[in-house]
Amino acid sequence: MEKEIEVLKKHIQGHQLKLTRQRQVILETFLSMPPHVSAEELYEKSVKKNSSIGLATVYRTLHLLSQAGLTQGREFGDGQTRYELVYDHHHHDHLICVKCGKIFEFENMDIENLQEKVARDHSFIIQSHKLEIYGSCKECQKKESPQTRQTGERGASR
Amino acid sequence: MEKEIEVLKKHIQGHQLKLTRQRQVILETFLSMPPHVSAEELYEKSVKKNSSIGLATVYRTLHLLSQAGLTQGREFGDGQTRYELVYDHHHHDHLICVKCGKIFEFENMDIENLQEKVARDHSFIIQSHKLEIYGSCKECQKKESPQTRQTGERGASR
DNA sequence: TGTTATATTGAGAATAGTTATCAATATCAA
DNA sequence: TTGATATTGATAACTATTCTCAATATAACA
Repeated sequence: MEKEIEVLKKHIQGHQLKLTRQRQVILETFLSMPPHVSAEELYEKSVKKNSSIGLATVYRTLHLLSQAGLTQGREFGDGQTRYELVYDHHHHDHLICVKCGKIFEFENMDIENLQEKVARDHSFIIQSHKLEIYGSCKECQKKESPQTRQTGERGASR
Repeated sequence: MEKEIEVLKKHIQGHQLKLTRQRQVILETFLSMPPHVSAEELYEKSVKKNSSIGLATVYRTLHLLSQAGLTQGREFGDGQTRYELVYDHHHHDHLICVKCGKIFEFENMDIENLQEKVARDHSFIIQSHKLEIYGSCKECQKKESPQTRQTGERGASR
């Protein structure tokens, strides 16, 4: 996974920025972690590799990575922003388990196309979108109530 | 729009709560405002009707109204929660203009059905969902750049 | 109608996640 | 090596929201 570091270097060169030890450690750490980490989680793991890393720098670096087109922040209902790698990744949406917090990704072009149609019908030009489905995942269904039956959609979120 | 007040009264009766002047004023004010108001906006307008209303009470009342099934809070990227009436309303999703902040509602059963399918494919039981499309509305397109051409989807949000 | 238990209130303190401030320091081009 | 300046860590500040708590309003009951 050297590509991402190259992308960062290129961005830094083009914007009179500097490649610091902290930025390298934070990006490296980010790439070694599961997707959808919070700034706090990334900070804790980064500090272990290099004790002189501050939380503020983690936030600053995450912004930098976003500007470089490497990452993207998203908020899933729990109040904190989670970051994911977007460089070289397809666009996708998320299924979020409200019991265990696990996040599953999915891609569905039919839904994307219908969104385009909705936008067209409203003369709206899409810049981005966000689709999140909240519910319980397979494991949590088994765990919490073995007799639960499939119930389906029950209205909007929150 | 007396129905909503009846719903609130019924909820209050069933939960050993009390119908206070503040709760009535806040609900009444809420119903008189456009959809998707923030707690702050509702507070400012409510204070004008009855100067002895605190911000905390507005938040508390909004929670109460949610529990009574009247309202629902949603977060659209700008950091603050906005509340909308859900009683007697169909489920709908939102188009949000990133230029002027206006929010448009839409309903699309085809998208809902595809979401069900995605969930089934992941053995996931849906509890709720949230679909938001960010972009620029018709008016802002005209206003900001008369020559802009329709460009379509450009990846995920934030 | 007066009494009383208790749900509710307003004001402000507290909280959580994130951003801003600022003097000290690291980076990198010359 | 030097020097201009981008970056840093620590922490204060900020924002939206929730909590705390003594004072007060409500509503059941006498």
